[in-house]
Order: sequence, then structure tokens, then C-alpha cells
Amino acid sequence: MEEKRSSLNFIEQIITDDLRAGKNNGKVHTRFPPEPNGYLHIGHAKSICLNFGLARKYGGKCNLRYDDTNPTKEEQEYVDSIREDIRWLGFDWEDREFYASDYFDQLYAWAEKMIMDGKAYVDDQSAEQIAEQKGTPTVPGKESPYRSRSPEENLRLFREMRDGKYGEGEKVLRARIDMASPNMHMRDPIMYRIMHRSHHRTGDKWCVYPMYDFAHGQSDYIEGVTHSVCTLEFEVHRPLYDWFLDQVYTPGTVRPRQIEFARLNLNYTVMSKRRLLELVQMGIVKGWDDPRMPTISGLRRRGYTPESIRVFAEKVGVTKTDSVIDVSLLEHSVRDDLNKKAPRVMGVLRPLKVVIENYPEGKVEMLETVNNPEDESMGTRQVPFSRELYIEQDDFMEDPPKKFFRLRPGGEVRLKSAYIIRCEKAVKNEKGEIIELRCTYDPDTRSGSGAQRKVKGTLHWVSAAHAIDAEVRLYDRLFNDPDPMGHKDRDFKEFLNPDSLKIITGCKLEPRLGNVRPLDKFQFQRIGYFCVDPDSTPGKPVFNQTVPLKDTWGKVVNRGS
RNA sequence: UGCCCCGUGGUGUAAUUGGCAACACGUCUGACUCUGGAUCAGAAAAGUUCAGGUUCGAGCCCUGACGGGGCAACCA
Repeated sequence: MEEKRSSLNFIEQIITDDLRAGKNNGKVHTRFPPEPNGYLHIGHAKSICLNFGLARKYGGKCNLRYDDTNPTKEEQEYVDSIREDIRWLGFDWEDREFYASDYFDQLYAWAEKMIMDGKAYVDDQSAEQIAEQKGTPTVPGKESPYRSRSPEENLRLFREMRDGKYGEGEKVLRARIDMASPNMHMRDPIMYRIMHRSHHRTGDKWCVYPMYDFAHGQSDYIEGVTHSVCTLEFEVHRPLYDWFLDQVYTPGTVRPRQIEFARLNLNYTVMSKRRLLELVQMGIVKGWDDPRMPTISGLRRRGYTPESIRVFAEKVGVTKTDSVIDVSLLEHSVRDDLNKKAPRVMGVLRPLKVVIENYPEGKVEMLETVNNPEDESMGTRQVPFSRELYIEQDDFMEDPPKKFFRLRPGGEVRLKSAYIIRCEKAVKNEKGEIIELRCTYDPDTRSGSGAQRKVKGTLHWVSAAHAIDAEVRLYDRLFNDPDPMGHKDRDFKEFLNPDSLKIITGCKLEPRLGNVRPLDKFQFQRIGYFCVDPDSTPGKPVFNQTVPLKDTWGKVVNRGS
């Protein structure tokens, strides 16, 4: 094992201790166990990176295992999306794609064994009665009147349950543990319930399905998982996890160990599949992959890279402390990655026409410009320059405040990779709106010509005759409140940000962007990072803003107002 | 009122396992810049929830408070 300079997180600490103690024959085996009842989100990404990362770091393996024990909630669509998202993130489970449902036969056999060992019994009571007898955290539960049936009777009944003799809810199989346990999960938890439902994998083979607690640890055991990493809310389940394992464990085999860590929380969003599903079903967002969603598919469509998400997952750390990560860390992770990778282009979101009065009509110059100042190897390209251009409306002010070093009447700016121009006059319409700028250029200042003149501001621009039209979608956080779920008596949807999506049409982009494919990523200089949306059609590209560039001027302006 | 877990700058994570608290994000200066981006330099910001105790010495160990979270689905 190579010496690691950075410190180990507490799970790595446990693993290295286990390894040192010679446990599990020196093997490390993890698993990522999603329930296929929704799309994966950034919180799952943390878990994926953790589990697959642990396996990679310690030379072990990580399985993908669908936790599909509840046929009423699980669907093939989700299975497929999960597979795609994990692959996209850059992880490989090779041939180890498993399902809890693969183990239904084994689980059933174990249940019968537990019945014969007097560790499980069939209860005829209703869900309400069972809940009532369960007690409360401070009051011990009462034992079921069916608790002392003979193993033979239990076995007969359980087999009848399996054979479909009973309706849903008529009977359940319970573990016989301790109705007075201070841990609610140990009060004779339900192992099997009857569901006359067909399952997305096993079809109609079964009408009894195991509960999570009975299925999860046993599945880990079957797969030879050494370290079963889950989130904090399962902490109180651990004694039960261990108890079930005790019932079937064979000495000398690998015994899985459950370790809990704090799930990822991000501010200004919600992170539960249930809430996300609600947003989808109510049409508040356009789907699971809406770029405003914290889902992996949403982030992908928004323009996030797998690398940026992996780096983010690394940076948030692994602890048992409940925490809320600031979205700015996520945004920083993409900016940092895209800064190195994204080709620079010029695009004008809200065009303002500029006419260079002293530039010959009909003349077109091809000017060379660098594709990425951060990476020489990305080369250069040519952009057309002509008498009529577009610049950003925001880049001109008739009566600007101090420190505004963009264009103003009588002022000068450099057009990126082109010339220095001076604004001679702003043309207005009847309503007093500025509709066009009349400018002049200094022919001696062409970029790359060795011209020495300096001006304070540099603007992006695009040649009017050569520009292509595009739609650009700007996104902001989905919620205005840092913790939409944190308000008692108020629905999280009350905190939706009405401006989370702004669609801008009529944007003017340099010709280079006429030929792009979905998910291509660019930096629109001085604006932000953008990604081609699958809604694009030939000749009509649609771009999603992944994240804006840091805007120190915008900050100054906001401070003033 | 039971059980379990957690408590370090605004946020998140560290601290060679007891040696006078570091890194990142964010914030704020300034330099540089043909992206007000990037980069570079610097600053503010915690004395580690509190109170005792052990120790030459405690963020790390012990005790007790306080604060936060989780647990009573035939969900996972």
C-alpha cells in the first residue's frame, strides 16, 4: 500500500484498520445500492464516488446492486437511467450488476430456516394493530398474540402466504426479537409482506416480498461485500443488520460491516427523490433532466462534466456530521474544470447594433483568435469582421457610473481580437431607446499587428452578416430560500424562484457555433460556460448556461444599488 | 420521558493520534490582463458549544450540561 500524504477519512481509517487486522482476507468489496424508484441526484453521486472510489483505492471491487424489493415503486425506466448516470460519471461495475431480486430464492430459504429456528413467526394482525403494539420510543411494545405459534404452524402459514392463499395485508412474517427493545427496529420487525404485484424482474413468481432490513444485509453477505456504506438514517438499523446476519452467518466467510456517513445536502435546492418527483409530476420543471434539477441527468444537460462532479464529491469530504454544502462549491468545481477545457467563443446574448462608419462597406476581414488561452494546444480560429457588428447591450451606457470601462459616447474600447473603436453617437428610436451605435475604428490597432495603444475595456462582438441566431437558456437556482424544506407549516414549493429560467431568443453567435452537437461545451467570453441542449435543431442551436463567469463588475453594480 | 449519532472561521473539511488550529469555497484589498475570466500577492474571519476534571501540556482523553439530527412505513 502506497503512503498517502493526505489524511484518511473515517471510513478509509476503518478499512485500513480492518486490513491491518487481516480481516476479509485483505479484500475490500463495496456496493452502490440504489432503489430504482427515481433518478439519481448529486447526493447519490457522492455515494457513487465514495463506494467506487474506495474499491479503486484499496484494489477491490464495487458492485451495482438495485435494491428492488418493493414492486409497487420500482420501474425499468429508473433502472436504465441509473445505469447511464453511473457510467457517465465514469465508474464501471463490470459484470457485477445485481438485484436484490436475484436473491429472492435464497432469502426465502433463509426465512424458512429462521422459522424453524424459532426466530420468525407469522402474524395475522393488521398493519394498524401491529403499529399499535409497537409502542413508542419511550414506551415498550407488546407482544403479538401470534408470537408463540409453533415452527411447524409458522412454516405452513408462510408457505401458504408464498402460495398466494392470502390477500395483501392479511399476514406478515416477523422476526422474533424483543418487543421491549429501546431500539424500535428491534421490536419484531416485519421480514415479509404479501403483495400481489408483478415485479419488474421476477414477474409474477412471487407474492411475498422481503423488506429492506431483511434483504439488504443478506444481499451484502451473498455478494461478499466487506464494507456496506450507507447514510446516517440507517444507523439505528445496524443492530438489526447484524442480528439478521447472525441468523445465517457461516464462520470463516466474509462478514459485511455497515458503516454510515452523512448524506450530501446542498443549499437552495431539495434533495429527496420524493420532492424531485413532485416537481416533475407537477410540471414545475420539464423532467428529471431539467437543467435546474440537482439530478445527475439534469447536471449533465446543464453542462456539468463528470470530472467536475467527481472533484466536488472529493472536496465535500466524508464524515458523520450533518452538513449543508454551499452551491458555490459545486459551481466552482465546474468553472475550474471548464476553464481548462472549454473552447472560447464570442456570442452576444442581447444584441446592440454597431456600425463602423469608417470601415469599408462590403469588406470582410478574417481575424485570428485563440481558442483557449489556458491551453495552447487548442489552437486558433478565424472570425469574420465587417462594418456592421453586434455587441452586448450591457456593454454600452450613455451615462455610465465611475469605473465603467466599457463603451460610452466618445469613449473607446477594444473589440476582442479586432480593433479599437470609438463611439461617435448613439442612435435612438422614438421611445428614446438606443437602437444603434455609430462608431469609428482605428485601423492601426488590429490585434496581432503589434499596435501599442491600450484601452481599458475589451468587448466581445460578432459580425452581423455572419452571425447565427440562437436561443439561450439562462438558469438560476430553483429556490430562493437556502433551505426550502426547513420551514414548518410551509410547503417547499412556496420558495420556488420564479426566475430560475430565462429564455433569450435572437442571440447572435459567431459562425463557429453553427455546427455543434448536443452536450458540446463552450465559454462565451465574458459571459459564462454554455452547453448545447438536445432541443437544438439544425440551424437553430439552443444553449444552456452551465454557470456564469465570475462577475466582479456585476458585484460592484449590485453593491451600489 | 427512551435509544442512537453529531458539535472546529460564514460554509465544508484537516490537525503527524495529547504539543499553543491548517486547507478549500465564499468575502474583501491590490497587481496583472486584448475575457472586469484565468493567474498572482495579501487581508479579515474560529481559540475548537459550555463547565469541570486528568496532564507539564487537551480540539483530541474523562464527567456533566447545552445545542442539533435521527428512530414509532406491510418504504428504502
